Amino acid sequence: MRDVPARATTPSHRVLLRAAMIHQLGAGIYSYMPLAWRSLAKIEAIVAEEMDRVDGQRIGMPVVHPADLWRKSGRWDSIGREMARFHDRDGHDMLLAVTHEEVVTDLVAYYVTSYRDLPRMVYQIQTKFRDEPRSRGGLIRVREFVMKDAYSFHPSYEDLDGYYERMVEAYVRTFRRCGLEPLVVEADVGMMGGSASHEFMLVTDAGEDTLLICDACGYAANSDVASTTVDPPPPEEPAPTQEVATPGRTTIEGVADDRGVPTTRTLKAVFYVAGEELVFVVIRGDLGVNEQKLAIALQSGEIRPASDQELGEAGIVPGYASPIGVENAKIVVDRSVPAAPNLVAGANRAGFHLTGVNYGRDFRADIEADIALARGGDPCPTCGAPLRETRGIEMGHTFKLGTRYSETMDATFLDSEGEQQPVIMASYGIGIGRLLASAIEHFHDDDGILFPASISPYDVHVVELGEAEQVREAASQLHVALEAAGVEVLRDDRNESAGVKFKDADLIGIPLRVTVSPRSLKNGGVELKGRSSSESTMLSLDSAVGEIVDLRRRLMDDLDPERPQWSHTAGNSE
RNA sequence: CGGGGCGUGGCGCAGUCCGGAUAGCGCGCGUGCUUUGGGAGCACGAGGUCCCGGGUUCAAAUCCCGGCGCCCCGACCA
Repeated sequence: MRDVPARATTPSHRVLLRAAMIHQLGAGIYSYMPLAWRSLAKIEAIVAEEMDRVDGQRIGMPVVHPADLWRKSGRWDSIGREMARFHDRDGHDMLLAVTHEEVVTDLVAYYVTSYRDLPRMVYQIQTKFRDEPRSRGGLIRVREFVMKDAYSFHPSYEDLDGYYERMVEAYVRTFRRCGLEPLVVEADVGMMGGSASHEFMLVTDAGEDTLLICDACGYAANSDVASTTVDPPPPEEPAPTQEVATPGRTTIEGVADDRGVPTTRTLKAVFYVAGEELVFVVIRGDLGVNEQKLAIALQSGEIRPASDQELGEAGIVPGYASPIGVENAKIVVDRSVPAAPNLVAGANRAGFHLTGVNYGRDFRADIEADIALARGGDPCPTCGAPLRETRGIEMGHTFKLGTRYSETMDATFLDSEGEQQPVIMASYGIGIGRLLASAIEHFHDDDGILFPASISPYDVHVVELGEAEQVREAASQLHVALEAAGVEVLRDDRNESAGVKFKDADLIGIPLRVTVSPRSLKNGGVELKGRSSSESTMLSLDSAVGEIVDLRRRLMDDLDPERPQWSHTAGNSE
């Protein structure tokens, strides 16, 4: 395909369309065409091997679930409209699986009764449907997708922690075998719940997540949850609170300017609604609110900015809001505030502010938490060096779930003391199609894909030029011999010009290309060229199979996850 | 969910503002001939509910109303 829709904006999307690897059926819904299907199958095989290496057992779970199961865990209500719901013929509530914690916990509740049954890990590679508000970027973000999801079950937190480390290693190996070096970052637990979570990111500008990385100490986090060190201002004796006129000064900069203090000595008030409740967020004036962290602090799935009308009804004066004497709202205070003395805050009276406001003496928080937004350049929370901001695609995500599901769904076992305990859980996901898109995002040039050998749809692309009988015969013999040697061959015997065939070969991006033509035969055999090199070498017909088998093995060896090439860096961006 | 845009042979687009003639261009497709090492040439040809429904009008791809679909930015999210 030469013309590609202008709407395809990311490189992987464009090339997937041009090479006819995917075909869109609807928003975020794609068919996988033969080349993509073969590549996906190789990715799945790698993933499955790595899961088996960490003692996983492959299973298959349903895509359609009864709602009752999800009512037990509470997620029938807590998950929003990204979960597709419908009724079966008898009117029962049903859903399309967005993930499988409920189903797998139900299995464990049935089969696991003793500590002797633990630990255990099961996984599947299977379709999920998440009705995203917006799909984008071809296979990078879709609504229907194939995911490898794994679930582990443990008798203790120590056991969970040890296994989780093994799984993180297995994930790193998996991505390396696909040619990609993942950056492991701290992440939001999101709708899964649980205590800890890591994302495996491909660092690329095409990514839709923002990451903050410390090059000095290796701290790395999704901006959703990233922390930053907030230096407290020098201590001062608390001064008495005083009301001052500040007409027209409704912004932090305006107030700081008016009072002649830095913005670090002001209080910023921001308002949200969580559920039905008004939330009064108090943070130092120079900092921004991370809504993700705020939602986590509030343990609320849905928060939104409050409207002026809602503020008015609560007796709050926008621009001059004060945390002092607030009664109709939950007060959330960022941890930057208690350390800062004698701040300038609103007086809750239009045109007036208060000076000498001190946390603890003048007002108190209902919740105190880290809710500050970390940005590029902010100091690293562990070592203080400036954080670097970059973008990434989330290829995988792991969660320490703890007992969030086993307790709600009654998955218990008897420990060695005969005591009944909830099973301790973790879950681990890899988006198969997204991994393919990530690989293409990383391995492409202007002409097309440069597939890593491990996930290429075929090993060798045999291009025959012209209609000559000797050419056809030589290509045919080579094809048969290669397949007999275990090499997967894509053979181009179309009646197209050489230019078309070469361009298509570059587009598809199989790592090795063999040209059979009258010219090559006259020169003694066939021509071998790597997709990523500009030179070709002549091979005699007799030696071709052996050479190709060797070369392919070397390409595969380059993708060995134990190779030292990987050790030097996290996040090799383009 | 807020903002913006698009919907015309298989694909990519023009035409729409300002209603009117046979709806046009490139690619692709078919046939024939010539070509054959980096997206070939000539000739002939096939292929259209102009997204759907309603309205205005002598007349609608074009104007109006409603709907559907898709894309982009943001919000959100693995």
